[in-house]
Amino acid sequence: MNDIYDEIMAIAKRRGIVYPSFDIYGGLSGFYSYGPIGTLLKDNIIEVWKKFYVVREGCLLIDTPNVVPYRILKASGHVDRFTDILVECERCKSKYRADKIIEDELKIDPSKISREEMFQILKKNDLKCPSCGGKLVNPREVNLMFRTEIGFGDVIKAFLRPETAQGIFVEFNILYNVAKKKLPMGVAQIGRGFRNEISPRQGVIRLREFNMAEVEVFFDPQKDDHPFFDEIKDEKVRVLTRDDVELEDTVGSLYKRGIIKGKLLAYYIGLTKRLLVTLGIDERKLRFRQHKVHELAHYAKDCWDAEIYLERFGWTEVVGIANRSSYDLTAHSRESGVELVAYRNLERPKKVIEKVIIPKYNILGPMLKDKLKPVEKALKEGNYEEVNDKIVVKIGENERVEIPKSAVEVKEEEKTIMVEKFVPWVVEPSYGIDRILYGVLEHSFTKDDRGYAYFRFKPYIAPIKVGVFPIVSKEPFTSIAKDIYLRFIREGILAYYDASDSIGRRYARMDEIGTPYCITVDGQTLEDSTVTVRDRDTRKQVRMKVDEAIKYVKERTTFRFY
RNA sequence: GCGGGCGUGGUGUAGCUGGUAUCACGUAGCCCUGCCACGGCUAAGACCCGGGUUCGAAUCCCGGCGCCCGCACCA
Repeated sequence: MNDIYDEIMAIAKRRGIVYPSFDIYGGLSGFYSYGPIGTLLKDNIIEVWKKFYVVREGCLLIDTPNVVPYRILKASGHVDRFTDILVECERCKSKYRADKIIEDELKIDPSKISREEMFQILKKNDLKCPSCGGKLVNPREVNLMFRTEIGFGDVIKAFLRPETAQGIFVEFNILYNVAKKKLPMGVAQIGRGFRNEISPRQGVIRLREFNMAEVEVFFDPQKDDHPFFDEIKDEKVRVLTRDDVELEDTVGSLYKRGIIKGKLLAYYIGLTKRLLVTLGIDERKLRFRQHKVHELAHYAKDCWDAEIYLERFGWTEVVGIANRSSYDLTAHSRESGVELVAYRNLERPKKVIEKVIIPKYNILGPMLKDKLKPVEKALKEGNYEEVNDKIVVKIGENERVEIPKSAVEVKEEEKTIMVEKFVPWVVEPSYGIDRILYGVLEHSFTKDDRGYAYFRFKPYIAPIKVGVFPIVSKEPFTSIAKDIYLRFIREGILAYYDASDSIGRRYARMDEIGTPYCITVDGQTLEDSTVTVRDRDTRKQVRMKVDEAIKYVKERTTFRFY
């Protein structure tokens, strides 16, 4: 196959953008490295992402471990969700997912049975291969997470994280506190995720180790809103609904029409569109696809993928924006025994009369001895009955203890309740950085009228901001050019000094890696200290003073909103 | 993981009816060059890995790895 992907990857390797890892050992599919230019590009993409989510949205940016103990991923459902049982046909060697076979052949809902039961079912029922009718044998687990272990001897089972999100959920209480207990609260994390894909064959699109940028927006499901909603609501997007209807509308209108099921969801779809376009994704090759009902994870209310069109891979998911409801917090709360909740103010404060029974310890202590503790607890929890002048306290299953009323102080307090607890819901925009980076490469890949290829990166994304050349490699041009180069460095702008080959070749080399500007020192520089500033896309030059040229480049290569 | 095809400098290729490798672009150095991959000279750089057959393997055979297509898997 010879397409734009090959062409881009050839340049990517030659110029140090991205290429297969472990090359001298023959390579290993699913692993790619970023070279010096690609790493700069990736960092610049992440910088813009941070401008959107950390600076603009005010998300709390955190960084949690890649290695995650078993319990956490068990609680989150990943241990089960990422473990498939495969069965194999004895005759034709086809592989099937056991749960799919059980569902199709026996009409049993596989989500309702355990793994052991599934093995039992496979043993008992003489299931046949759907394609050739052969016997299905050798059921075994396929786990898509990378296993590892922590420590020596009594090791703790662990995995490399399949997503960064779980690191956020388990720290909810700390973060909620840091955020002064205010919702909505966005928490962002940028990092690597790992998936032991069976056979990744889509180059840089399906990686076993990949970069992601995720946000978990915790919110009160009764207040599904965003303070900047009005600013985003007119963002127009192309969508493909779960009923396969293609249409174009603003996110505000899609929300009103009930197509996007949630205001926050609509907001982040709009924001994602703006971000992807800002990064250099072609708006005409971008759409948002709603997950079909059967495609939704059982905890998700609604889920939309941002998909970009790529020549080789077709419509490709680059961002997933899901409403995960309260699933994860509830799961981690159950497993850890730690309450993960937020508080909301009641609209009308409730007045309640609360009866509190305070034990008189000087009487109850000697009377109950070691039973004081359980009695105290039961009184607090209301597990008692008042019978005449006695209190019957229920401790444990059947055990009851009678104590005289005189041994306690009964207080009736009127309380005004202002807040109530709830488990926050989560909207999760999750970005695949590597896929976005490739999308930026492909969508900014351009051939000029002479057939020369280059990347039309947005100036703030470009790895190198400016090339600085002497018109010929001779004094005093070289010294002046080197001086200008150093002035850029001092400004913190990545510049590239080049005096080799012809001036045309140098422009071409800079074009190829998407450098937006080139400054050339020529004969006229000696007379009036002006230089030419060349624009990559138009190849037009403007002449200006050196000071202005530096300012000109700096202004245009620094990211700014709007 | 199964079936089919493929694997030659950084890239694209020729050679593949056994005798250490063609060409172009690119890269490095020098000369030339006062604005868009100019030209000249020079240099470096490859047979995916392992085993077998053979006096001799890029070439033939086997295995591995990788890539591509289909199935499966994944989202």
